[in-house]
Amino acid sequence: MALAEAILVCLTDRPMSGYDLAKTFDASIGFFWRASHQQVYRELARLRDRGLVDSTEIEQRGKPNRILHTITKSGEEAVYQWSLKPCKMPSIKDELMVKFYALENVDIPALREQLGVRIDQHRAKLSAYFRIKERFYDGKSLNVAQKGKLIALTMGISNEKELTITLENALVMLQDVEET
Amino acid sequence: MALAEAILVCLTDRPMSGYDLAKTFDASIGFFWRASHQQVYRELARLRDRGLVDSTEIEQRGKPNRILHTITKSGEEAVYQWSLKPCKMPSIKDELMVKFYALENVDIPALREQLGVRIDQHRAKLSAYFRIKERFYDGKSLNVAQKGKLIALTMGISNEKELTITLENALVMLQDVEET
DNA sequence: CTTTGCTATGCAACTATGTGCATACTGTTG
DNA sequence: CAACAGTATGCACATAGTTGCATAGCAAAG
Repeated sequence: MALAEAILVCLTDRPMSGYDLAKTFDASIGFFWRASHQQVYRELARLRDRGLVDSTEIEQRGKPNRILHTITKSGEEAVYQWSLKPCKMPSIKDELMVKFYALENVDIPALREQLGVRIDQHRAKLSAYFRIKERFYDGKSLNVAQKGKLIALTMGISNEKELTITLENALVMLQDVEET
Repeated sequence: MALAEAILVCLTDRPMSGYDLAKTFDASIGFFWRASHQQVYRELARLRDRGLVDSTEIEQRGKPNRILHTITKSGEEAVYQWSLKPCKMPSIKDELMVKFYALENVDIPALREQLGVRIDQHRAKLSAYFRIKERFYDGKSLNVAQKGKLIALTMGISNEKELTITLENALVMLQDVEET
């Protein structure tokens, strides 16, 4: 399970609470690995049991207390060991594509609508990527950690760009089908 | 759960056994929705319970008997109703990207190796798509069902092409990091 | 002064997916 | 003739992920 490793990776940057991590999985690392807050809290408990993170409660006034999680030496070792193992192909599960595959049994105006929504989602993601790139990486001298994040970001950008174009083309192809 | 719908979609084409379906989920529709044979058999049992497929055992000599599944009227209706509902964004879970994100804590030669493997996988998929396109779709007059499959295939092709290029660029960017 | 939203953590139940195994017969290859 | 690959179905267990809920206090907006 790579959720454990994704959490550990986030904690190499700085100690975080479950809440911080959940937000991180909704943005930055969440671009490559999505997880809900429930998943994060559950996995943190396991990591604590396995001794890969240290958890300390921090008193706060006016807000609920936070539990700050710090990666341990064995946590860092676990990340390194994981990095040596081959990685799985991301599993493909795309309803939109299945609907195209089933075009004859599908409501085409509804599909057109859903395709439009999907295009907007990719465009939104693309502009989010750009904002991050401009803000944190453009015209700055970078260390290895930052260079890695920039490579991931760059891959994300070109992927989203291409997906947008591909889906726009599909919209045109769909129009051809409707005209017959 | 869209596995049910993906199976029903396959059965709109022709009645199939679980074994046939499992193979289909390893190729054609499997390009957009992966499922193992166990998942397929389990889901078929549920579809049978819900009256969305009819299952009949066929006697065979020299081979185990097959159970042939045929989509029912309510099965077809279920596909149509599903087509009206908005579809989820495919969930993103890509270990390779997480490893780039964690570049400082990762073994870079191992990552380079894994990146090479991934590039080969995309190239293999691309040529599989091309073979199918040439064999079944090029220079033929197509009905709506076939046009839909061709659109899906065309999207698959441009996506795999772009992914290959993106990952090759990442290989170059990784080299830059290693040289410093 | 009530509603909404943010910070902060987590349980319980459910659905989905993956891994390993079991069975059983046939045809082909070495 | 033994070993392996292919056809065909399926159970049991384990891991992963989703949905809904519960708590609880503060700040800001209407």
